[in-house]
Amino acid sequence: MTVTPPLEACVPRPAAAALARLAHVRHLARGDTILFEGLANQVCVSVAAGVLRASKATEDGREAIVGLHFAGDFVGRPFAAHAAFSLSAATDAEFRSYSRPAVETLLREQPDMAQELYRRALDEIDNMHGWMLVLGRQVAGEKIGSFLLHLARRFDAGESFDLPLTRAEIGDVLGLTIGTVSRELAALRRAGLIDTPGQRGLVIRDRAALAARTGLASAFV
Amino acid sequence: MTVTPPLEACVPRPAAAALARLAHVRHLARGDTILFEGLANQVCVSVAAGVLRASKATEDGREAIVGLHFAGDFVGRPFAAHAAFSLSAATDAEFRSYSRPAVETLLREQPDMAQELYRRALDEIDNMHGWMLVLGRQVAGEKIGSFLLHLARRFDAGESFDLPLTRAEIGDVLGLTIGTVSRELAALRRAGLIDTPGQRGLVIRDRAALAARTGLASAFV
DNA sequence: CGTGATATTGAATATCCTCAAGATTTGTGG
DNA sequence: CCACAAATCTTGAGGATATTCAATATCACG
Repeated sequence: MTVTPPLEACVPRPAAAALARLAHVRHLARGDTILFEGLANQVCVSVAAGVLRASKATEDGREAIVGLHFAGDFVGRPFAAHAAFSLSAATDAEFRSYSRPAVETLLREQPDMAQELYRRALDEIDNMHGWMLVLGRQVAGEKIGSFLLHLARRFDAGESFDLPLTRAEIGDVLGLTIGTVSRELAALRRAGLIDTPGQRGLVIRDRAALAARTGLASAFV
Repeated sequence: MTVTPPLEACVPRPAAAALARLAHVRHLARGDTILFEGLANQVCVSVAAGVLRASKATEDGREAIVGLHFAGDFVGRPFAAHAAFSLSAATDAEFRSYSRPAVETLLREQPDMAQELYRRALDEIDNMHGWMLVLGRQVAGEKIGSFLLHLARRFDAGESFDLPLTRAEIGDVLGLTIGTVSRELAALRRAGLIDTPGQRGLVIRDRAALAARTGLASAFV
């Protein structure tokens, strides 16, 4: 369950072929935006490499990252005229783009596709439930731990990987400020649970202790 | 968009008939539980009356309410062996129950059903995105305001309705403690924006001012 | 009318934020 | 390959917000 297989691998041959015909491969540099919250919802995408971030903002500029999407994830909202969230590249990324109306047609013609996307939507809901528990009921140190363990799981990269987000963005995910994120990472470093080589590097030195400190959300980790 | 039409009204005749054949009508008293987090996931349900609450808990007993479900909502996780959340009655409630395997069969046989449930799952994701912004980036007073406006919208009951949750449960929704919930409601009462007759009553006296104070999340309200 | 559950309120405290200064890292152009 | 500039990160001090704990009040129900 750590790495999502691409959508094409999860639907029968004809649906996969139809989907492949619609795809346009695109590349993004970190920071590039595909969808803007509130504006026209023109495309759905399938992540090929890198990490995409879905975010929402309040009128006065406070921002929350409401989803991170990794290789294999299908991201988008068929049947919606306007984008409910902004979608941009957290890291340099590559993805396949599908026009939204074409996806909608495909959904009607290929029932297997609708069912597969329904399953994935349910998985995403489960995942978000986990985030909500973290956001509402964990303290800063636990939030950071949950987040790091979640990343390790999604990357399936053993104990060492690059953080796809800046400290400020991690704060936007967890409902913290950049200062608190930095302080809590420093605390984990001092406790010998992690290392943070460079700005983006992250090494989990003691996963068990980190999980224990996280107070769980084991379903989420 | 305030009140969800029942699933049967949103799919073609044959699918609706097939669904109706599977339904078992059930009644719940406040507090009764249908699904237990981590245990067997045996049923999906359609809410007929009252409010259901979906919740998750940490090992040490902290609880988060991750969803509220009103009349017309379809709640459940086809294709999952274990329940990812507990589901119980926030108020006395009535619902139609469907065995999970039967729902899965129906999904395969009735593509329209899969598509309708997919749409609803997407709506729920949008809704949860809104909650995540509230949880992560709003302060207590704003959270309470967002919550009350959200309820008013879902109930479609004008300016006056009964709270389906206790103060403690509202805290579990918003990531607050019972004390803070009570204090913030008192502040809104003192400011003349709401009234709270009895323990469950709620009257919105000045919706515009309440919305302004909420700092928005207008998509969510 | 009494009892248990729920809600209110206060005082003290812990947590996290704000603001700010300084340090590090990354990336760019020479 | 180096130097410099911009971005990002770290850390501290003080303060705001929400929590904890506890006492009291109110409500719902039998």
